[in-house]
This record gives sequence, structure tokens and C-alpha cells, in this order.
Amino acid sequence: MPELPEVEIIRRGLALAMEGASFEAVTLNRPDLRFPFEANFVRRLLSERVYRLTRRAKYIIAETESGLSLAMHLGMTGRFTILHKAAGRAKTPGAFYHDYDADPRHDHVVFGMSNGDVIRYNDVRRFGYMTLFPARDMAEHPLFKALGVEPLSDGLSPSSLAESASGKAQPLKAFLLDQRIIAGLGNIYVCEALFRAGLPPNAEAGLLAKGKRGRAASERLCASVKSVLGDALLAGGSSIRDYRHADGKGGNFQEKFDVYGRGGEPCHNGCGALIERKAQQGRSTFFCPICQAKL
DNA sequence: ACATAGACCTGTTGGC
DNA sequence: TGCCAACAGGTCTATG
Repeated sequence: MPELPEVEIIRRGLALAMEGASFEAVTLNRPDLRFPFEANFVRRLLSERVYRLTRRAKYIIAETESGLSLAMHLGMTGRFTILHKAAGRAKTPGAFYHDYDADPRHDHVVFGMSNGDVIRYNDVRRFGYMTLFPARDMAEHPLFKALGVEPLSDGLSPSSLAESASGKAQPLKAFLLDQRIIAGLGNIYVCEALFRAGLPPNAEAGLLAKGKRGRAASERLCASVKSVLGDALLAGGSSIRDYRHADGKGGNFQEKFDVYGRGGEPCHNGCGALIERKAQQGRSTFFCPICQAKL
């Protein structure tokens, strides 16, 4: 489910339940998610007090006062749900998803916090994972070491984009999905950003570093990546294949997609073409054959 | 070093 | 209605 905007929205919701609270109970309903939980996962976490939640790429990181960090990745189908003690009914992070019903088959992790909130991690496909590490080791951690720039930071600029694309023969689509270049983009926002920039998904990435056209394309692409992520954040992220409760706020960026999931539908630019879908890198790419004809 | 295909896992959807 | 193939927001790992 989650790319950068969704993960960020979930982080903000989780922060309400986690920050300032400590782990009073940790339940693992199975020995692994995508990877096995490390030995002593529960014991190491118990009584640790969270002082802040941060995000890096698509990871949410709970940092504790004693210097322990818990990194959480949601994979494709991971979800967090907060049950507030007083409310008795589920409240979800960022009011993003529907009210919660217990799902014993896929509720894999349950955190009982000292403030009375209960946080459940649900993940049907189990592509998500959690891991503990000393906060001070983050820069050298295998998961984080090679990550590229945060796209909403100043680290991503037209020139940095062109520089990292220089000499690369791979298609723009694959280039943008590479977390070592830009950290946090996924299939949806790559498709949307390429559309906004008017660039063909299969154009050679290296062209961004070549000539006047390359420079102009880098400018458009950089601006498009930032604007599509920014717009998605303002909309509360995108909810695909997730029922959303009628009174839930946010999470409606999917209604603003220009290309993703719109195969066969007319281009929003009014060019008269129909959005096409094709497989690229084993994933679906959506694009307008007219508006994204050439770099 | 780089690029692509396959693997992981389960549920939903669309076509015959 | 039933069955099966294709597909799904991610990313790690083999292979060429």
C-alpha cells in the first residue's frame, strides 16, 4: 500500500499513540514477517519509552530514550491501527483507514502502550518487517546506508537528479524506483510524476544529463516529483483497494490520479489520447502516449 | 558494475 | 457459479 506520502501520514498518526509512551506489552503472533524477528525482540522493547517517530524513505522509526530504534516497513499490505483505550473503537493513524475489526489471521504484532493505546500491525502478504538497532548505528545500517535522497528535501534538485542519472542506460521508470537514488517513490508516484513532467517512462535515464533538453527534463521531473508527493500528502495519501469509512478524512489522492489505474481512459490534458498500460520491470506502467511521447 | 527476472505471500478480480 | 490466471502500493537475491 504505502509509498512515501502514505508512510508519512501513518507516521503522524502513530506518533500520537507512541510518542512519550513506553511499550508495556509486545505480542508477536508469529515468529516472522518478511524476516524473522530478532531474538529477544520483545524483551528488548519492553519498557522502552519512545521520544519521537521519524521517517526515512518508507520506514517509520521509533526512537527510544535509551537509544534503541525500532524500524518498521509496511511492505505492500502493512497497516497500523490504533485502538484508543477510552474510545473503545478503533481509531486509525491519520484517520486514514476504516474503523478496525479484529483480523486474527493477519494481526501479527500488537503493542500495548503505557498510555493505554493498543497498536496493531496487520499485514496480509507479510512483505513488511520490523527490526531493532542502536540509533547511533543508523548511518551504517544495511537498510539505511545506501538509501538515496529524501525527495521532499533540498537534496533532490534538478542538478542532483541529472548527476545521478548520468551515464545510466536504464529506463526513467526504473531509475526513479531505485531507492538508492531517490528514497520513497513507488510505482504510483513514479507514474504520476512522469506524467506531470511529460516524460516517457522508457526514456533512457542518462538523457537527463545530456544537453539542453536533458536539463529542461531534469527541471520538470524534479518539480513533478516534489509536487505530486506534496499534493498526495495534502490529500492524506492514496487509498487503493482499501475500503475507506465514509467519515474518514484524507486519503483521497487516488481520485486525483492522472494515469495510475486509468488504462483506456482519456488523458486529463485533453490531448484526445487514451492512457496506456504496459508492463515495465515486471510492474504496470501507466502513461499518455501523446503527452509523454518524447524527452 | 549494472540490469533484468524471479522470489517472497496472500487475496481479489476479470475472463472464459 | 466455478476455476484459473493475472495482478496488487515493495524490495531482496540470483543470474546474465
